[in-house]
Amino acid sequence: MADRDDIPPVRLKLRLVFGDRLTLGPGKADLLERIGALGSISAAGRAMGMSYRRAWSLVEEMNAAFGHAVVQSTRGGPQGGGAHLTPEGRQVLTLYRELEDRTAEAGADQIVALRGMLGDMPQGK
Amino acid sequence: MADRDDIPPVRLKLRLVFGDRLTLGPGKADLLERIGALGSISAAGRAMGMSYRRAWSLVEEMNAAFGHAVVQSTRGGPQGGGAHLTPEGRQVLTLYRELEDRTAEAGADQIVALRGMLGDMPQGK
DNA sequence: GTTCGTTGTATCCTGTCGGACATATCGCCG
DNA sequence: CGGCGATATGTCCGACAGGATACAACGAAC
Repeated sequence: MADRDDIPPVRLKLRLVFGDRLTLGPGKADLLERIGALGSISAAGRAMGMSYRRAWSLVEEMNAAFGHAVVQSTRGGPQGGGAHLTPEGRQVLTLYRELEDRTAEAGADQIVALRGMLGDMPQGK
Repeated sequence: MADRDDIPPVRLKLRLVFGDRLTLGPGKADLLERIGALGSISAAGRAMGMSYRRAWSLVEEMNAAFGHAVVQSTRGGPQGGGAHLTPEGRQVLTLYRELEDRTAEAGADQIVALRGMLGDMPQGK
């Protein structure tokens, strides 16, 4: 009674494309979230199995695109430095999560319908 | 009153991930639409600037994932062959478009808010 | 049975993304 | 003042998705 279709393997991923300025998807959102929680770009990257190089470049991209930086970082200091979300950064993350929630809800019917059209596999996994 | 922010360069792309069975995003949806309109995989691919190889592989992927084929193709014949959407294919396309419409509507507030947070560029492009 | 345009499939090639690695810099703290 | 840990940034390289190309099979029309 554990693994029925309680958790159908369906996920809706969103990707906002702001012209050629920026693309914002699950990757950057998760990164923001982890930076906020861990206080460090490198720690956030490690937690996501992502190289620091890449994590930093994503942050750079976002900071460049938004009016104000979403992540503020400091070098040196007690733990060698760190990074934290600015109010704008928290706002971006909040809006993205809200967007995920609302779209998932609004499209639930279609998602279920599409899922139902998938072929029945003996071992669906 | 023509080009204000009437058409802000913001687009919400959706990507449905059905576990490891299939991922369905704008590419496959557009491809389905063009196959339905043009009656040919190669013509649809050309219209999208996509190689036949790729177009065909996407169709193959979808046909394998759904219970019934979404695209049915024939070789030889009057025009050498062709392809058309099955009822299932039309249904998949319809559901995906509905999903796009509903999510865009449901997330309009967040999208506008995020767009408003972008930096003001002299040439926003 | 020749022609024709498409499907179906293999083989090769290349552009690109991101990881790995190498440094430099910074600023507390012992 | 030297070490530490994190940011900041450049260079090199391998993996791989997808384009280019080539070719066989097909089936109706003529």
